[in-house]
Amino acid sequence: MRIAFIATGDIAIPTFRHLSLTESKPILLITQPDKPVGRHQALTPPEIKSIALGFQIPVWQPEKIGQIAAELTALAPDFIVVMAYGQIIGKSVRQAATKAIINLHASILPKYRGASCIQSAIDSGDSETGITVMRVIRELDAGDIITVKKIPIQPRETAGELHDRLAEIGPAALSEALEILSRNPDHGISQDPARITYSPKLLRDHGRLDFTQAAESLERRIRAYHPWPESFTEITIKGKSKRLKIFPPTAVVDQCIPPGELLSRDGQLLIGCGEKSLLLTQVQPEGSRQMPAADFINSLPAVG
RNA sequence: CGCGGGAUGGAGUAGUCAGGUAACUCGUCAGGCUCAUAACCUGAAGAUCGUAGGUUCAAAUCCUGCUCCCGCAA
Repeated sequence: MRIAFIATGDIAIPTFRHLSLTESKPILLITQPDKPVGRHQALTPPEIKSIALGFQIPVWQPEKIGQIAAELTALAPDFIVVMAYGQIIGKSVRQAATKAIINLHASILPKYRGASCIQSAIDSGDSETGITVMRVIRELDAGDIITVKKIPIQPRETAGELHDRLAEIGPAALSEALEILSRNPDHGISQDPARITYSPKLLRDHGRLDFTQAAESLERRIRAYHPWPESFTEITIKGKSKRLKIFPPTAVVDQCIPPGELLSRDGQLLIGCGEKSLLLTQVQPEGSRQMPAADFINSLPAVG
């Protein structure tokens, strides 16, 4: 089976690696170009690229996926597998697969189409999520469903932890989908239009917490936005407004504090919410490194 | 050279602008109090103030180079 793999995000790594160890080892990886990243804008390749090179798999990094449509078509892959690539797949590429082009998406479609599907599942308080394998069509994440693999969401799980667990079930989801398609090439279940929801790409500023919300919601939000984009609030130190990042875990406590107001009591750091309060365990003032809440409290009298 | 914050006993910070005795909260250790304690009281140890150089009678503090950490932006 000739498979071309199109992926950028780390969530695709276990699936790609697994496939590379089978007789269906991908004939090609298409991934995003190396991009400047971090404070010093160092040009960084996607990690999946180095894995491909380790398996002696050719890597293409077009600026726009459409640029390599002709070359890809010439390779005549049976299947094209897309996972966390980061670009819309145009028609010319979709038609390059002789059998099917499929996408692994980290939600139970049609819930959470879009980029921040893992965050949305935690933020919404869902009890389960999964990997959906569906056909790639013009509309994003909208194709017919081949198969779904579900896993429960743990009560205190962060998006980072859930991301890694979802990545681990990718290989099984893909194997199952490929098996189904080999038996029945036309298999596919259309998505229920009534249950479609979207989870748009997150920006860093989305991490600003709204403390008029209930503590339960904020606790989920903080887990959902870790490790990216992280949650924060504004505090005033020496007359200057600074960000205070808030990291999981946090805990809901039954205490009434004005929304957004910090309170230290018995060495514990609490912040008021619209309903109940949150106990913070890890914070990071702007300019400092991440620290236990107790350390932050220790600096407060001096900051006063 | 994208913008900005930072480096001070084991931790987090104040002190830097107006150079002159090392401060605060916590931790550690010892003793005390207590039926008891993570509580309270008393005491102690622990810092050549990131690094290299410069100015000065005198530098955590002023000047210059360097290293490292972090927030924003991308």
